[in-house]
Amino acid sequence: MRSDYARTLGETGVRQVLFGILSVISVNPGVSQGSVARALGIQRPNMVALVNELVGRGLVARHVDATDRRAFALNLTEMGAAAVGEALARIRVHEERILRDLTADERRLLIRLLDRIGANDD
Amino acid sequence: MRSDYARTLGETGVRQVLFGILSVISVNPGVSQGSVARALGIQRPNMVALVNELVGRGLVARHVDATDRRAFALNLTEMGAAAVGEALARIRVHEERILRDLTADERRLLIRLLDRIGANDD
DNA sequence: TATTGTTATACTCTATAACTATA
DNA sequence: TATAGTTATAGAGTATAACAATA
Repeated sequence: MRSDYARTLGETGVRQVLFGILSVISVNPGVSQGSVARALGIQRPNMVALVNELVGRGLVARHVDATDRRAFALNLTEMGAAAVGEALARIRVHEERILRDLTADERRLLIRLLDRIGANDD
Repeated sequence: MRSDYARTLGETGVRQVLFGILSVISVNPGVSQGSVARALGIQRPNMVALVNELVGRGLVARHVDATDRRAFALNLTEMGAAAVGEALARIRVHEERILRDLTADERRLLIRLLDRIGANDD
């Protein structure tokens, strides 16, 4: 399932890590690089190249934070927002393909059962 | 869930890959290195170090195959069989912990729903 | 003194090409 | 000629230590 997910995004050139970063920025505009790293469990040293890649591809804008001149505030560019939109659309297609044999009720039931497992994943 | 699984096995020193290899050998005694690699999606060059590690730790015995002198026939040693047994016991504990809130009926239902997804993971 | 981003670095995992010995 | 195991190697992904600038 994860490899299908990766293939789904792979065609866009936006890998899973990059999509994760874009998503966090999308929901938290102006978030700092370190906060994104913490949110996703990425080591800060490894964030540098990832953010560089996103900036280099014109998907993310990086500005010195006004209130803390050590930090970079990250925002999506127009292209970045469009990339997130396309990735989400592809993910929806992927999910629909994966779940095509389940009724709406069965999908809800499956999610409820998985939630009750997740609560014990400690 | 996968990280919990890895932690469960991690304490034994038998990583997930190694457990996979031991399992295949356990069910197919005398199987060749290449067959195990194909079964698990491991590149044959990468199998070499893995099998070396298992042989070095006394878990696997490697003999030239009688009918094809190019191939190695792999078998579990007594220690290897014991390691598989302990790993399986730990996996059962892990699964019981993960599934502790589900009744037997709910577990069967969950597995049936997941099976119907797996059929579409193409 | 602590934190942000960074560099340098190392270790694991994985992937490919090319060799050898057998078939 | 094809296949089994091997070597060398390269590329991701991920981890830690140490530094400069700022808090």
